[in-house]
Amino acid sequence: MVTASRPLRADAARNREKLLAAAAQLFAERGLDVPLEHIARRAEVSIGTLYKHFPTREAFVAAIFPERLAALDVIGEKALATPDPWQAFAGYLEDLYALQAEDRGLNDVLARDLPNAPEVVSACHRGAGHAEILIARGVEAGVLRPDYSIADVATLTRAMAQVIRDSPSEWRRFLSIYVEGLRTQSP
Amino acid sequence: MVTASRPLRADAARNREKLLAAAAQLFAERGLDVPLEHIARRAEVSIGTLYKHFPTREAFVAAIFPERLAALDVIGEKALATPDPWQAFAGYLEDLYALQAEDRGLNDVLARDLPNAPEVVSACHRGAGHAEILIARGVEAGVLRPDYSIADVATLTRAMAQVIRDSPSEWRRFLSIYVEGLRTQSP
DNA sequence: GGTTAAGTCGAGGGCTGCCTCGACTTTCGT
DNA sequence: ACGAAAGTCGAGGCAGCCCTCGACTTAACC
Repeated sequence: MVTASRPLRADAARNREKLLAAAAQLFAERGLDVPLEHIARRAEVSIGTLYKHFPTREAFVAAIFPERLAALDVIGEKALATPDPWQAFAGYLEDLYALQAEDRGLNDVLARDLPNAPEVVSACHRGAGHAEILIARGVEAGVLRPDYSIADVATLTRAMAQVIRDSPSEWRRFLSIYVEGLRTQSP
Repeated sequence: MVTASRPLRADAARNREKLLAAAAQLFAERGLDVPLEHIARRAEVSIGTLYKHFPTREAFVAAIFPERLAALDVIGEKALATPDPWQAFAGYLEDLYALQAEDRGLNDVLARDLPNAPEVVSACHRGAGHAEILIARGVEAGVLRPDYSIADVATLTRAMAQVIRDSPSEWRRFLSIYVEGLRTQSP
């Protein structure tokens, strides 16, 4: 049962795009909690119009982040294609947090449990799937501590989100210290 | 020039104590950002009276936390008295975060830069002094990575604050993974 | 017990952010 | 070029939190 909504009127389509652009920009700059009024202002659209197009903050998230989360798949594929299991896992983490560091909104999405939009959830699940394989490969190769699990990555992700917020220039160093601790043997 | 304020009236002293107790409790339960109105309510005192005794949130922090921060000195002394440099440093971190995990307010105080009260600041400085000695000893003994510094502890503290907030049952595990990574040689 | 400084109270004003709704304006098919 | 449907607008109500101030109450000292 597809609810075939008729096409948007020209001005409506224009406003929708302006809102999306403004939201994407502000989420990236200031995080998910930016006031909706600021988004409306930057889009040069009234608050009423904003609510017409996106009745909730979640609606913005659902419209903006699935595309951005595709990057997760890319770095997942890249890691899976890396032959050395240690390099694959460590590189995955590095790429993941580099992504988070570039976009405060994405940082928030991945760190909190909030995002309910099904497309966001499924993208996260795919990411977790990649991570699980990488962990399994690392453990099997004896290069990762055997009790390491996806839950540890989740915890790390929240910790990294905080480090990225507080001191954007320090996260690589922090990660490298953490990561060294995962190795059961030296290179 | 000591501004010898005359003693408080009996009812005022009583209210002051009720406010302190309420604030201590709510800070510990809900963190530093608890609404001042809630503190007044729990103390069974009007909001006006609250402001009379503690004109700012900082005033509460200054009244409550110096005592609590004394615990920092205790664990610092304990660590300095530990002969094995590795054990001393690792134990210090463990004790420090155990403290944070017990008190959301303390967790906030140590993680944010906020607290301006001189007594709070100096307690933090003393703590940092202890940590610096412990790091130096660890590095000298070749048991800590030689580039480790107090700034890394600061970053770790913010990260741990987040982990403690999100998943109070996971912080020990997270810390142990991080900590293992500091060792330059196996036990 | 009367005086008075000290203390208490809470309504209310300010601010920020969320969200709604009815009056107005624009598009678009005919 | 007209009318209906679609869209836009923004004032304003609501809520949470901050903080103040003037009217009232009370402890403390004589």
